[in-house]
Amino acid sequence: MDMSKMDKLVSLCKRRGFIFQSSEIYGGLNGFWDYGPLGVELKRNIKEAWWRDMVQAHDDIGVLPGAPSPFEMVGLDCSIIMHPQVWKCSGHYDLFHDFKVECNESKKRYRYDQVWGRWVEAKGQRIFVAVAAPGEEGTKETEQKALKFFNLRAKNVEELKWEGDLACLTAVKDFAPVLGPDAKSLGTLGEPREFNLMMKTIIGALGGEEDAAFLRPETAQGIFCNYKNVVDSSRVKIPFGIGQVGKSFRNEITPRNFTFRSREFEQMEIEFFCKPATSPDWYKFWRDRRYQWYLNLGLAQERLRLRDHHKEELSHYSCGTADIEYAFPFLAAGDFGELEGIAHRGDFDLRSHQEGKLVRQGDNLVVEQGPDGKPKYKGSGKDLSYFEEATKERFISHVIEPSAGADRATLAFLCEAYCEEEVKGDQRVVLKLHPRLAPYKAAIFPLVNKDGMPDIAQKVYRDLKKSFNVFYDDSGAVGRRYRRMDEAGTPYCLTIDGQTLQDQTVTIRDRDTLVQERVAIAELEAVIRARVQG
RNA sequence: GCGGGUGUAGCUCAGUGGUAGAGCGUCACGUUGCCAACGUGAAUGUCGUGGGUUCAAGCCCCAUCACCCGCUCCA
Repeated sequence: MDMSKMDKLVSLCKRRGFIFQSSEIYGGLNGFWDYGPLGVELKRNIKEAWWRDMVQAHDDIGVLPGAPSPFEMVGLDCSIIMHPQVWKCSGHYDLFHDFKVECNESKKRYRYDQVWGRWVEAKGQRIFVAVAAPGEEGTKETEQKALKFFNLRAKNVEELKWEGDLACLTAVKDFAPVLGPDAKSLGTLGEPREFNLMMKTIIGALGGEEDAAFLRPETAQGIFCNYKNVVDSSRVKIPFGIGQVGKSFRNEITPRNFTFRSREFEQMEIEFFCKPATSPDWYKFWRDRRYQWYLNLGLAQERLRLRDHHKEELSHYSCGTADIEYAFPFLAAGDFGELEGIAHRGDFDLRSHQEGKLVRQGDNLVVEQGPDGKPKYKGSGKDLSYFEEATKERFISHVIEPSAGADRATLAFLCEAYCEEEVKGDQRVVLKLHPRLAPYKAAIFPLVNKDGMPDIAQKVYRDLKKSFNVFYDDSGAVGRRYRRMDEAGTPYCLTIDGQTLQDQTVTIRDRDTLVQERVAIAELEAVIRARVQG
């Protein structure tokens, strides 16, 4: 058998009920996945670990290691569909709503409004030389490309008869005389086509195109839009963070790699609000803290990477971004896939929702203007600044955004946990999930179905079920039951045997070491609790 | 989006135009004394979907969907 680790994991996910393809009985749907009985428990445990560690159990009195000061954390759960203006001010509308042209020679795809060029005539032929760069650089490029196309030497540059300055491709009606940015022949650019990276929907039973709205492509904007509500209602003081777990939707161009790039996915996002002067320190704090979170839950250091973005890679508003990346088995050796991005977003988001969509102008962010000189996308006009009593300062908070993918985390934990080993000459497949994440915390078996063992086992099962998700199994030989639980990632198996009848103890078998110990039934709950939390 | 590959039982796969198969798993009964034990029996298929060729299609042809690999894309 020559299956890759990833193929085997996908097969196990299906076989044991972790992950199924969406709408499978109808042939499946590209980019959508369902979580089965075990998968839903795993994913819930991941989301709950995040919510507990980041929000509920957060110590807002002490100073966390590496943190500049104490801070508060609260939660939020926003609607998936928001006012369309939200996405215009956030920048998603422009970025996600492109017309693109494709070149059938170079197979490259360009944004329609970001291809530039000039009309030129030489040797009796008039063509439009297109380039992907604007301004002076683009102008220079058109000259070089034109010389090459007409097979002219640099000294014959005056044979090129240019018409006007660099113009956008959107002004060209017929693409037949267009020389694509990476093409050698004319007319290779296809019709401009609309790419909707945000999912569109219609509000209202009688809604038409003017009632179009979008399914959110990220949960973050719901937090920014409720920033003032939270400040006014919850008595939080800066610095504080707002956490949210929820679904988001993007029309990924190429959904691939199992659940890694899904069109419907779940995010675990924090927007952390702080004073501008302290924001670089908070950024570092969150970066390191989030990285450590994955390590603590079992991802191996050699497969987990914290990568700072290069300056060129940064969004126009960001003063720093780092990705937490995992070496997924479906990637080439040495490649990593993003689990979470931690971005220093400055005051871009709150100011955009206050003043209108911002663009960078030199070192500053200014409101982007439309052709009429008015803001291209109007903000809410609401004052989103913060007044700090202690210092009597008024400022717009800076934002640090740790944004994690719940489905990607689930996939990473599954990949990390999948393990094939030999036990006494036999192969076994085991998911070495962290006990906190495991779907079942323990399984309860009567060693054999006689001598009253099932009765005791069932009582143990019912008692433990009040505290943990546990599983009862009395079918077949006990060895088979152990192996079944190995594949489900169950960390502990409790077996009621002959000795139990005498001294009220059971064996507890460790999934990873296979070591068995005897524990009194009365102490089981405490023992399991200690091991699951540790 | 382009090129290549794949699609048959829950899983992994065999099946080169003529009766739909195997291993594993699942279920039942019996057995059971700690790591995929054994015996007996059972269930399970629109052969991804739609169309075509043919006396006859899982197999050939066309289309389509999904998955995998490589490019491309990834705010």
